[in-house]
Amino acid sequence: MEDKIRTLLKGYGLSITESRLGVLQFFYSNNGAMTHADIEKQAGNKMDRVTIYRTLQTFEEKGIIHSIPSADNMVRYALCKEQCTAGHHHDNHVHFLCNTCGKTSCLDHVLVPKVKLPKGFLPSESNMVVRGTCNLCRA
Amino acid sequence: MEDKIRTLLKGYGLSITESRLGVLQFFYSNNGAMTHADIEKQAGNKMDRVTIYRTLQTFEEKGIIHSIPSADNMVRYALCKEQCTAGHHHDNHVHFLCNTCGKTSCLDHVLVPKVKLPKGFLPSESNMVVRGTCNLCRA
DNA sequence: GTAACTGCAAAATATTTGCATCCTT
DNA sequence: AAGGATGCAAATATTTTGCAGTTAC
Repeated sequence: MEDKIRTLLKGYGLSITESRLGVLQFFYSNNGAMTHADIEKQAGNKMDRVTIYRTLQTFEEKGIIHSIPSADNMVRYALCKEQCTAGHHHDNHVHFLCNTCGKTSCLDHVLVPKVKLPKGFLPSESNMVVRGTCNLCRA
Repeated sequence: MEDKIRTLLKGYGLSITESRLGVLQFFYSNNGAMTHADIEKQAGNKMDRVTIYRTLQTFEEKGIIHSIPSADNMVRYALCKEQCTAGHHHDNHVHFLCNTCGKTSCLDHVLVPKVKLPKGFLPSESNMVVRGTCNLCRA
């Protein structure tokens, strides 16, 4: 696992550091979206708040993670699954935000549908967030 | 115009105050989505920052405005066009965020399409934001 | 007159920046 | 060794809360 992460970082031209390994670990083991606060909590006092900000920013710029729009004011991040390159994200999947457990999941296999826009509007990318009850909370 | 707004407020059981009239004026004349900062700027120093927070919160609770999730993580608000009631929003339309002018528009006639979710996921509401270039900026 | 709304002050949170130090390559 | 990354301190920015004074009805 750690090897996989190291390779990933190298592939993006980033140096391998404690913090970056740590944050990526969280993303891989959590398998969902996380806020800055989630990461901070999970890191305990091992990681400086500022470092987390900078790490997330770097990861997003490089295309390792993407931010998920939400109506509740909290920025969430999740791993990019497809070929995201610096500055160009292709996370063309739907996100699901559970009203019960609060977790956000990437529905990797549900693509954001194209919509017909009014005359004159030129789309470049779309985002879709569905709220409701997730598979685990319905059980 | 002001009469229309007064009637609206009354209809929602809210008392008619300077601030509320003002904020609604902005929404009606702007015909787009606005952030808290937009409103504050537009109000100059006429309106207290805190009052704006509370006004927006009240309006959202009552179903007069709805918040729009966005990928750049700034909460935007726009008028509800359909029959939104307290706690129950039905702004089932797509939002368009222009990368050039930064304005967010409600595409009232473009409905958010239904998507087929994985087994176990129960949707309650959906949001969709398309980014790109708006009709005005393409001219 | 009463309940609701506002403004001010201040607390609580969240985010950004500068810089000296440490780590990766 | 050199450039990049981190940690700390502090500057900014954002949001929330309490309360006294004011306003709408």
